[in-house]
Amino acid sequence: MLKITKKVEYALIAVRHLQENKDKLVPVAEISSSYGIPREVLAKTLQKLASSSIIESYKGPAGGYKASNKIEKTTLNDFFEILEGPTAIMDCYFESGCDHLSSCNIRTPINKINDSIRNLFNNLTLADISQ
Amino acid sequence: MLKITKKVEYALIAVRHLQENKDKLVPVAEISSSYGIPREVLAKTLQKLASSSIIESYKGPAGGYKASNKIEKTTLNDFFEILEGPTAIMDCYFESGCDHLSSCNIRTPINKINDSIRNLFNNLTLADISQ
DNA sequence: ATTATATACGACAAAATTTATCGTATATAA
DNA sequence: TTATATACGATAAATTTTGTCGTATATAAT
Repeated sequence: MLKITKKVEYALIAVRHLQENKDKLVPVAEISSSYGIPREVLAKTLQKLASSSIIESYKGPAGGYKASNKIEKTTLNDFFEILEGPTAIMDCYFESGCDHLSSCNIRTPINKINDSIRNLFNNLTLADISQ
Repeated sequence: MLKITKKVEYALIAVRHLQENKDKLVPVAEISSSYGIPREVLAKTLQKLASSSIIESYKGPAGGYKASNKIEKTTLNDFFEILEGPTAIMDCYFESGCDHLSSCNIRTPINKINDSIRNLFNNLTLADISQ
């Protein structure tokens, strides 16, 4: 439990790679083969980052991705939410109501834990964790 | 991602129920039926908590579980680790080495995130999140 | 214009993990 | 001796994650 997904892992690897190669456009294939990541999975992941302008995409031959200048200031919470949706340790935190449990006696604890985690991730940027 | 499991959810519910019923021994069936939790799943979860003396178990008729006095001071990290093993957002944090990725450029970020989360959970007790 | 290379994106399949069930053993109060 | 409760391993079902496939679109180079 509380594991990050491969999507996030791949995104972190890609972002770091882009930051280390700011001088050029990096195609998906380069990252994919360098780190042994399935190409299509990585491609879709980068598309999400691109549509949130964390990175920039360029089509065509000699195209690829490059880090945007927004990237350093992006919080972990934003980064995770771009890739995975709302940060919540339980689905009921964002969805309608309790699934099937007839009475819920853990609303307060769940909210406290969730708020703590969101607060943590909102105060850590990609730059913070890179050093 | 970063979801808690049903096991942890059920354990939290059970712990709160035990704390609200400190005057008696509570059998699994009572908690199971009160909150619509599958009996066997809950039973195993409580067995784990009992073997770590977070709660106490009594066999036989009129037996059941009760909260121990350790419970208030138990940190979230201990609680989660009793149920799910080491707190780690990626398996490689505790296991041997990187699975299959030929070169790893995210060791620092992963460690920073992990340490932050462990630190958070080590500084929050079950009592803290109940209020 | 044509071709080769790259991103964009939806549908689906495979794999892994989580969740639930089943069967049996053990302890103990009545 | 019986009924009730915890203990625990094996296995099945369900869900989620991960990976694959096919097709469309943009664009630089020839």
